[in-house]
Amino acid sequence: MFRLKSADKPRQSAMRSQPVTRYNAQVTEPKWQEKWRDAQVFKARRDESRPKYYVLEMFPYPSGKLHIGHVRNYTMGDLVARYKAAKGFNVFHPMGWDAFGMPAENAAMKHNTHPGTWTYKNIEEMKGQFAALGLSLDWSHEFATCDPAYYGQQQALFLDMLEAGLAYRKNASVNWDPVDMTVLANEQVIDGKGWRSGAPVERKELTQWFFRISDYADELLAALDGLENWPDKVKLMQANWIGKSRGLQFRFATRGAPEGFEALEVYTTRPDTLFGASFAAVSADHPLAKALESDPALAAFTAECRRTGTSAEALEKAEKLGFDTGIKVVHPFDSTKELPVYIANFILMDYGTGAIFGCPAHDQRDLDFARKYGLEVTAVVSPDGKDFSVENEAFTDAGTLINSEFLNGMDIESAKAEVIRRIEAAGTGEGKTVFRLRDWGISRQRYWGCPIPVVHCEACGVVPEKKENLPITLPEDVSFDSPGNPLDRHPTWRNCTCPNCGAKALRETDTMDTFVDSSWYYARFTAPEADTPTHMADADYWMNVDQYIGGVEHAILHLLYARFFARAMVKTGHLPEKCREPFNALFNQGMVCHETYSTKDDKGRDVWHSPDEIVADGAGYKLRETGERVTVGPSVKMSKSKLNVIDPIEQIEQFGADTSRWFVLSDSPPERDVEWTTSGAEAAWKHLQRVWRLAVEVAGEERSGEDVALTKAMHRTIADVTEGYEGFAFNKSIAKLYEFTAAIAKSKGERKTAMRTLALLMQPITPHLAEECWERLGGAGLAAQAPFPEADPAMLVEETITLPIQINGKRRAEISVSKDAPREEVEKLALSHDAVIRVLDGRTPKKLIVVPGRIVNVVV
RNA sequence: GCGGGCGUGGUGGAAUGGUAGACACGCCAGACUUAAAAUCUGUUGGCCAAUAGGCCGUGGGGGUUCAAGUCCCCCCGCCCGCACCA
Repeated sequence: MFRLKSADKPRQSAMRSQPVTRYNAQVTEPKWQEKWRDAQVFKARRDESRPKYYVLEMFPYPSGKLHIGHVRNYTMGDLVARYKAAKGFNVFHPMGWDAFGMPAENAAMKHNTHPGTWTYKNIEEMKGQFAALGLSLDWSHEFATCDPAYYGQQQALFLDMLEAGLAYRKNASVNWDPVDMTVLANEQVIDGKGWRSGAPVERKELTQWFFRISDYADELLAALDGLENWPDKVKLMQANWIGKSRGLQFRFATRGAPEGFEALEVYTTRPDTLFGASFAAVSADHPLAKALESDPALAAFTAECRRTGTSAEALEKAEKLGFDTGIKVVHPFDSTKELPVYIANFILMDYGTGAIFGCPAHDQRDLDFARKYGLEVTAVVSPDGKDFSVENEAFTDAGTLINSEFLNGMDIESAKAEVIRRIEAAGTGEGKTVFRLRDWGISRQRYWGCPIPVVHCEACGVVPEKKENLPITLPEDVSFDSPGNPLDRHPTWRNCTCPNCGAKALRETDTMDTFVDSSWYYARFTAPEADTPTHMADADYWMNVDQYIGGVEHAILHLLYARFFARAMVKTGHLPEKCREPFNALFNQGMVCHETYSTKDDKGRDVWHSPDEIVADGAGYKLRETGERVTVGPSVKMSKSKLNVIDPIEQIEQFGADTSRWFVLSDSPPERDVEWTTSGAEAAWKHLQRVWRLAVEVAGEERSGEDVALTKAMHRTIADVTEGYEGFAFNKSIAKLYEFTAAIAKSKGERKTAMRTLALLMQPITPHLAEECWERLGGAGLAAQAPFPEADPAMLVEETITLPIQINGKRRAEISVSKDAPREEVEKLALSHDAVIRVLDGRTPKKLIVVPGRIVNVVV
């Protein structure tokens, strides 16, 4: 699920050699990692005496290389985990691998290896890279989704869902490469052509497995309201995706249609515009379109439509095309009015009935279509109720019905209700709630996925495999030398006996969508060894996930599927009822970006260069090898194609993990994209060095006498840093830590308390440095196990505050007042200020606004 | 195309509708040094001005408000998702 592109080498840096007197991360970091490991500091144990806290970052796809985006994601999760542990929670912070998927098959084809070999090798490499980051992970719950122990339980879940009526088979379209004779993922369709063969892609119908997520459409929508700690934008996107709409489904009587098509059933969300209808249209996949394919021109048109890929984006971006079938439908309220029926390439067979009526005046897509084919455009909703017409822009706002007989003068909602009432009375249709959300197709015609545990028997049909035969494991001896599903062409794997009648039968060769794997891993983490999908007592103790962290690119699909799966697991008895919504809080972090470097080749095309090919000179950047000038492009998401990637492992080897951790959290707010700059990383390194020098200095000094200002600053810092940690404003916490470091450096008083506090405040971000400072300052035990500092509220109160004075909304002066000065005193002080007197010039202010503790505004 | 988001100095960014630019990078100046690096100190949105101070300024245009980066409308640009990439 969570694949990030692999990274490349960084620019070289002046920071490379470090004198021995400096903080040496290369020695220190492994030392503390070993101590944490030996003391099993991060091992989660059920403990009823403390509140539990389950922190989860979206688990990675094992591409083989840690990406800087991973560093950001997992550092944020680690901060939360360490902070909550310091606050006294029993923290659970597991990690695993989203290990099925296409990249492993592609690697298998390219390097002639087995996908499993490639995947497990990558996992080993990435685990080492994770270790270098010093994350507070409990590896004792680790699994990969390609482990038979995991996917076998997934098969058990599938069987339970099948029994519960949540899984079924139906026909659906796939992208078909007619040259390679294989199914293509949308990603493998480039400009309508297969990525390897280059052949124009066709749509092909296959019988496939589906999960009935649509059964839960209403509930998944309604329950969004209860997700208080989810970002609003994610909830909004999910709500729009589910797309509940109230509309009218009704039957047009047809003229000239083939037998069996005496009526054409359409769905509309705008029944009020029925009198503005000027055509009807059906999808190229609609049964009517198929029934008419004896007409060669029509067949050519539908074939052309099917050459568009299956993605909604491809369909909707394609030029709107229609084919007049010659068939007419009769207007339900005016039998003298007949509308032409088109086949159109922008109608989705999956939404509504796959057929619509077009009202061009009030739908932009219909209008474009009508203008193209010279169809009538009659406005039936007018902004002011007066006569109205549209040119090239459809009118979609509220208004009053016109040109609509018995609807004239009504508003849109009344008109909708009236049309539905009359159609229902006539018995030709009914009001209907429709969801945009479709059932979840999980069949994949691929090898590297979880086999769907069913058997095809000639006598018994589709038969579920027996649970005692699980896991149905993937065969090892497979070849990837030709396209298509290796399970299909395996000589023996398909052969089995029917669980029902015992006759010879064939296994299903489809595997499951990898989104299935990632829809319940969070529940499996609570008991990865269980011989059922979950262990109820463990799930009951650890669930729900208290804080889930991952990229916003998963805002819809993964999170919606996981919400559905949790419900399915409750229904099938694998999770307690409280887990219907499995993620109590969600945070989406931004991407890591880098500026891009390009030159032009002899044909004028862009050639991209990685940061380590580039050197700076006075005039800008040039290529290290040739000295050719490079064009510096904007900072965009790091990607292989633009080569603007930084290898976090080289960064860690050079500066240490703490520096990378500090840097990815500083500067940018976590939800926003961050730009990786070498200078920024060096600045982080310099600051950590400064903290270390200060710690050494403070540890060695014998001072007495409290510095009250420093004590106050310490409590202020504790409060501010805590607020930042709690509210995912880590960049602000870091700004406060910078300030506090400077305050300690300047203080002439006793500084050990402040310095120890600084170490503990930094521990969630820079755990290794914190341990080293903590130890040197005489802290007891491990910093990772020390309680988080608490601010004394009494120390946070400021006696006097500075109030800005605005004149007509512009700041002109400021006054100092005691924190609870009465309004009258503030007004008097403000009006007696020189700047105010000067501007007033003897006049009385029109208005005087005092916002206590914030501002004074004098309106002249 | 549809859905969602973002846009603030040279740069990353800060700012419950209430002092725009916290903190950091960079630049400049100074200290230390034979010198450099490192370190420390200071300045740093633009324009005018000796100073005081003034004017302008949060992608563009309009609006609401005593007060708008923040709320509303229109436009521009960029990013994410669109159901078989993970």
